[in-house]
Amino acid sequence: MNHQGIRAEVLRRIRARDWVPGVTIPSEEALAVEFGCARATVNRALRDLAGQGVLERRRRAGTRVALLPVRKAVVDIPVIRLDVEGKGQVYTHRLLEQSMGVPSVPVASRAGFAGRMLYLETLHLADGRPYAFEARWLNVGVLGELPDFTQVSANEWLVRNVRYTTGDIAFSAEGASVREAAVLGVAAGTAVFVTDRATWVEADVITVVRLCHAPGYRLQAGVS
Amino acid sequence: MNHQGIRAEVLRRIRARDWVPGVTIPSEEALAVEFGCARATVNRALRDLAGQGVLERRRRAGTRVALLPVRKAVVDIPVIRLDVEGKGQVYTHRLLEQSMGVPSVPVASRAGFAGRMLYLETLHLADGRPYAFEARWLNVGVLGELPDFTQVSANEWLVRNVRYTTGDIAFSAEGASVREAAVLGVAAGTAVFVTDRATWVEADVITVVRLCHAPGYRLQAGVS
DNA sequence: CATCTTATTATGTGCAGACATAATACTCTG
DNA sequence: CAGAGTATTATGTCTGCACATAATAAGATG
Repeated sequence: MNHQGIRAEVLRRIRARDWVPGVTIPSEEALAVEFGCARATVNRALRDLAGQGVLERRRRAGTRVALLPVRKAVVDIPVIRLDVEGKGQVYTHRLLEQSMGVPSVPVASRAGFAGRMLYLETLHLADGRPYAFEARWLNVGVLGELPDFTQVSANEWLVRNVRYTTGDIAFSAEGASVREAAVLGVAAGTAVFVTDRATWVEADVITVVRLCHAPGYRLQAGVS
Repeated sequence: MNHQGIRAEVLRRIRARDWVPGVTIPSEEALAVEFGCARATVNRALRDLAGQGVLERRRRAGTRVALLPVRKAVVDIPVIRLDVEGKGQVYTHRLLEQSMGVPSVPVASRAGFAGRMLYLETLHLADGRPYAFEARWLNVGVLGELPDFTQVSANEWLVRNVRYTTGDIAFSAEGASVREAAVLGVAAGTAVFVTDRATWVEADVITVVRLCHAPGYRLQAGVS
């Protein structure tokens, strides 16, 4: 049996409740004998399953079926243009504001950077109707030459031109501010889905974005 | 060099733009020579990175740095009790309603099931204050003996007692309905973060849940 | 020149064996 | 009996080798 087969068989036994959550399953060596393969092959299968959160492994203690299987959802971070075009709508965007300034305290603390940054406000439209309102702070110090953001979406330019980044992202529900409501064409206080995102290269903040989606937006994800 | 070291070094070179997106990196064999280790070790490191979406590998064609790094965020699906306890607060819950009935059309269509189901309404509390309001439909036909849900949280009972499941999940922002607002102790129409979740075993729906979080809730995720 | 066939090559996967490491179980000692 | 030290054990990882497989390149043929 190969490692995929072993993975499938182990999963089957867990699903069939031959092995219930919490119990220790046989050692790699025992399974290798049972499946007629090398321990390395069993190891790979079990390691994969542990990576998925289905098993928990500890040296000497053995391998157990996870008690609370860590259920993770993987969400593709939306690239708005692809999002819109994926629904068969026409994507456009309008740059509403572009200026230099010092971000507010909450933004600066999130960025870990208190200097002057480039501020952009962009409205993303689907078939001409407001789709999302983007407020973005850019750390021009580390970005060098910038393009004309009336032509190019900041997000896509960054994805294509900035080296690999780390970041974090948070989702929340908020009542639309007066400005956001006006731009999106809804009443102030309407529930809007907000994506807050910060991006770094090494220790330097690149950009802090607040994306305010028009009502009706849903973030879909698959559960492993 | 071990596989973690190799992974780190490859990542470093990508970040340092020694290897830019799109280019083919040296073969496993060449890297094994360079790093003074076995090909299997390089293989594992590169396979891991490919799994993360940093590299793209094809037989014979070689290994390339991913052109548009698939940016995915992984969110751990919240288990409310752990969520609350993780913040150092005391978790409790109250069962508000338990009845049999036929779900509404949208719920039934999402479930792909139109028969009678068990309906539960639960309020989750953190330090005695409303934390989230849960409305859940359960397919009793496939679940067999059920516990006393005044004692046990439905979610945790399911996690522990139902075999492994597949499902999907969606997040949105909505204005609180009158009922939701009353239960959560906020004004109707207040923006609330809503998690919609459906779970199946094989082809049978197990449960459909709508979780309505009190204002201020944030869903955090890390970006790979 | 187009097309079919045949190498070539990089990755995918497997095996047996070895040693490292962490966690537990056991034993000795005061 | 408590605490320190030691043995055991299951997983973690690496090596060197082998063969499988997919994709491409090169060559043969009409």
